[in-house]
Amino acid sequence: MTDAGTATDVGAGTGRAASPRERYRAQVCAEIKQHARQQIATAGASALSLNAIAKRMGLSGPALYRYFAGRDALLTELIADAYRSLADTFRAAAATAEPGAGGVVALADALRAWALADPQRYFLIYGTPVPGYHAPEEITAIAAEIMEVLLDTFDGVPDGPPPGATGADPDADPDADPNAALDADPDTDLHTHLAAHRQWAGDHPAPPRTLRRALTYWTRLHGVLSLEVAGHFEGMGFDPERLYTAEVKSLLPA
Amino acid sequence: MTDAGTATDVGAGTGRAASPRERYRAQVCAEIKQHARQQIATAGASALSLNAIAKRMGLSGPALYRYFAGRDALLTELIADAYRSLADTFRAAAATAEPGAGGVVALADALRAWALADPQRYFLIYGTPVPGYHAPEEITAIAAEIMEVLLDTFDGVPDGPPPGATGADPDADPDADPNAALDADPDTDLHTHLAAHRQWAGDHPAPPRTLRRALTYWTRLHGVLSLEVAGHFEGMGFDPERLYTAEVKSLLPA
DNA sequence: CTGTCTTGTTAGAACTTCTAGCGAAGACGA
DNA sequence: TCGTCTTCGCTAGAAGTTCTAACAAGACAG
Repeated sequence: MTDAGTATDVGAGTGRAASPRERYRAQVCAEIKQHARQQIATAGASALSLNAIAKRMGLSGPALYRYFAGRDALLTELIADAYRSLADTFRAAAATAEPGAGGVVALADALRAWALADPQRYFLIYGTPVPGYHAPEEITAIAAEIMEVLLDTFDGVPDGPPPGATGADPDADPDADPNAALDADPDTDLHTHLAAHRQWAGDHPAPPRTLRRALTYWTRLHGVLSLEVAGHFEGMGFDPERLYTAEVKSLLPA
Repeated sequence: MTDAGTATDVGAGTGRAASPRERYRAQVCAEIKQHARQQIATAGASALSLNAIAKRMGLSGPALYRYFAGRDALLTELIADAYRSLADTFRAAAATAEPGAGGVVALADALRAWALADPQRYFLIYGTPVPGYHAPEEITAIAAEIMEVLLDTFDGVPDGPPPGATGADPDADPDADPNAALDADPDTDLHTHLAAHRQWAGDHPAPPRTLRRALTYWTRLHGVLSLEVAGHFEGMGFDPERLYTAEVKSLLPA
């Protein structure tokens, strides 16, 4: 009795080789998810229909319930896949980049490319959540991994401009002294606050300013990216990529 | 023959007084939308059901089609309402704030309060879009108004640190010279690029650096806010508000 | 070969959106 | 006051969805 349990753990995980039946099951699962992804990409997650997928696969409606407990289960699996996919590209980007500031730039580039390659996949993670939903432990673990890669990469970067006074901008007004503001109270607070609640970073041992810089990097990237991918810059004429790279540079040494 | 047309233009707009019938219609419309909002707030937009609303109002299913052409029409109306609501709070915040840097802070505070007051309303605008959707002209007009308020308010602010080297942070590393990076090429590009494509700002006459600062302000605010409201900071222990105010200050003079 | 386990099937309940057509009740002009 | 005209709410019903239940037929292990 498989009971449409976790449909993913078929091949790997268990030590023994996959039986032909298991391989078949895994393949059908993959095909279902493939169709689901395509459906989501073209009409959004709310248009995901098990029935339509079944028909397109030459199966009859309820057959899919042998593979997924229901529509929500399939969607949850796709979300988990999206998280895994992002974690993988992040790890890959961090691994291939040369050490130093290039690493975090590579991460930013990878994030944007990943998001633009499949906007709806981005929204599976960062889009509208259902009100009561709380992510299962499996997913929060992957999210933590992603943050860890970011923190690790940032930890190897020589200090750029601090998040308050943040990096590349030619428009340094001679009258305004960027450093004047750097001793404002709230920001010291933020440093110590983030360092004190290090749990968000999985108790990453990075120094406070790195914690803060990485987190701010993350939010600034998503600030541009989420608006761009959602189409809020559409018809505005300018190139979102330039805004993005500017924000990337805002936290990096020249 | 009303044909479930634009259900909103009942009272105002036309010069003559509203007939009792028109007032009744407007009231029913409002009640429908009220139920819809509540339903969305508790279960998300995908759970919006005309049938359920009708039942809860003591009406029978198809009666609602006298007021809205369909589910999508109702949702579109709610989205437009959300835009109008944000534009209103923005205008109010800009109007009551004292001139100077306090204005943009008031805008940021208003934005966050508005978002937290009803997260699903925030997502109606900034959440997952349906792939093919293009906003009608009515909505892009409101969006432009919102940007205009932001730009107007920013235009009255004395220059803070430029977006590259951006404001309040105590962690100014003595070794890193924030100004060193300020002449990097890409950023000059961005200034001129944004100024050249001024259409995104409704041809707002603000100087290039103001355009850039306002736009970056906007993305940074949404960067923190969207992640927070979507629950991505949940269980992380730190206080998102501090991150938010830090980003607010990042573009403001001390 | 036999029994179990897995898969796909159909039937059907309970939903949903949305259309068609009927009847009643209010608004308005003569 | 009367008749007409518009608007409104209803029921019936088509087409779609998710998902359950019971059944038939294949594949695998002993």
